[in-house]
Amino acid sequence: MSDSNERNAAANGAADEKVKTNFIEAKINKELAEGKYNGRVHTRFPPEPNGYLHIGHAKSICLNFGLAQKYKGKCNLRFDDTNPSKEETEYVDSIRNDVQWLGFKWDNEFFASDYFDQLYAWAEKLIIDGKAYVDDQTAEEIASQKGTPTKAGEFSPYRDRTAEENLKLFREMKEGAYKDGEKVLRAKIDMASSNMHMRDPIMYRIMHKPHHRTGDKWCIYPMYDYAHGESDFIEGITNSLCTLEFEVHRPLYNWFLDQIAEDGTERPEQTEFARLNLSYTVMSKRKLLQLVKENYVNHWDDPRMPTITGMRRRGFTAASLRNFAETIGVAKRDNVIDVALLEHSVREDLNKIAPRYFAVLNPLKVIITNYPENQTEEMELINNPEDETQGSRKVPFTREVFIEKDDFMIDPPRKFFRLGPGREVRLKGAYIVKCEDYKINEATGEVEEVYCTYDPETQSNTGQGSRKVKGTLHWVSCEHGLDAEVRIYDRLFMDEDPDGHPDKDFKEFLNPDSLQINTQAKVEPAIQNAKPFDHFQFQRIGYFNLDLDTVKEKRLIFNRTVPLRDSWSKKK
RNA sequence: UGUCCCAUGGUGUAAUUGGCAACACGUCUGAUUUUGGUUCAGAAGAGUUCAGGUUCGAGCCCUGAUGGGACAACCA
Repeated sequence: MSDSNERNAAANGAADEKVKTNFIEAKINKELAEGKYNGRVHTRFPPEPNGYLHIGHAKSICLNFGLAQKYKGKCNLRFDDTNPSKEETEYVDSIRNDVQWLGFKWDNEFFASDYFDQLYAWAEKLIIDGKAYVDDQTAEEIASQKGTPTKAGEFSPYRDRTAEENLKLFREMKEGAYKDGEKVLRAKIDMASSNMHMRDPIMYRIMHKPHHRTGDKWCIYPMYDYAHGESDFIEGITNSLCTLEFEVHRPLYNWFLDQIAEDGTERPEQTEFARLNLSYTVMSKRKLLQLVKENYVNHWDDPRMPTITGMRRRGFTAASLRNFAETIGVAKRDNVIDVALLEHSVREDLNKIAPRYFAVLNPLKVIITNYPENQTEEMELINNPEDETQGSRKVPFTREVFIEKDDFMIDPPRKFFRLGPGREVRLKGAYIVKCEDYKINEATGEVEEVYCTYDPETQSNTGQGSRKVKGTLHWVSCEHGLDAEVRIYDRLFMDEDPDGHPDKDFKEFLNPDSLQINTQAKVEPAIQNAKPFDHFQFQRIGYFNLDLDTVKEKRLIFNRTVPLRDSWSKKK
């Protein structure tokens, strides 16, 4: 390599801000260098429309679409709809929404069912070539002949049917001459293969079920292994990315391509990566469906769900999810990602974009005894110290305000920077107040009211700042505050790995306190005009968004997306 | 008692054709702060599962072991 090339490489590296290349990018770089695929990169995201997408799919979406962007290639959205018994249009719509919301545009939208005719034609070709046969046995019989990973399988008694007979039977299957399960089409490969998937896998099964797109045109449907690679081939996919459990399917993927792709034709290559596992949650569609169906959560978009729609409702941003995907990277080793990383990526985004508001979750009344009754001052508060363009707002201040119960202690420890008898704090954006007295509710024994005096010289807006106090509290005017419901979410499961216990059902680990509803919260009036999904930071508490139910129920309902980092409560 | 895949701080991911193990999260200090947030400065934490081999030199290559995972649906 010449000096100038070295310099260029170094310069390019610097321009890329040392973005790490994962093993898939390394593979693509190599392909590009070799001139493979004529420099094309074409990926696809191929969900089966049988459920809602979750954060694990988000990883795959970001990977596939991200690669297409990075290499100026293309990415298709393809619905892998080869099993009409599980698939529904509702899911197709939700998948489109989720991908779009994440911020990606697909170059083409396809369905595996678009290729049913072609797939059928190729199946006939395989029959004619003596590479496929119709088997009349039951599922049980076929299974029992399959052998085990350590023991070879046996031949089906129907394995040696002539091409003519197979063709005739296969056509009859297609025409509906047989009932479900009476016959299947099998690829004729190797019953002794050490790879179970190569032991004459089933290509077509009979299903007299209407399909969400092809209606009742078909009563035979191709299996995943047959349909997937051929679909990739039809679409000109270069890199077919999937998760690790498909690793053993790859030889079969390639075998089917061998049957239809002429020598020298460019064909897709399957590459597997490790799926995402998140601590304290489950990720399989089956289990998520169970949580929905058995009402452990409200729906797929329940804010506690790891679904994309649930996380959106919870208040996660698309940018934070994309960022998260970037951060966790992609590799081949099994992983469990700490939810703290996910929380970090939302906070990072929300800190920059979310306007600040005052909200008191557990109100305690403070009466400022030397402040005029019936007086209201409009205090000017900065909306977002991280973003000047968000400007400021007016917050009404009155003689009686609510503060957080946690912010007052009768007998506070040394490092408690909040309110207590004889102590001073600043009410943020307003005045410094001093606690003179408090009243205890005789029935409950709890502090009911706190009496303070304020120092008129310390008004924030007039720029008087000579005096400093250690603590600053948020507050809401009793007179002007709005009632709100706040939904506080905690992890759905109490165990780090709910499905890591073979002897126990994952539902045993459900967290009974994953949702706490607070109906006594008070929020400042400026939040009145917020719209569902708007993000906020309730100062000193956390990030919240306005829930969808606000519209339906005509009252303010907030979701806690994630609490603020809190180095105080940790020390206690 | 088969085949295939994987193995780097607590977690996740890096480390160009072998060349002093890096980054992020988390943790802990300190500073700043009208958010116990943010920001800033710093620290601790792995010698790359183990044992051999090749090499001047191995996290990268080879051999073997150990540990973990995948595979026997007419699911995808």
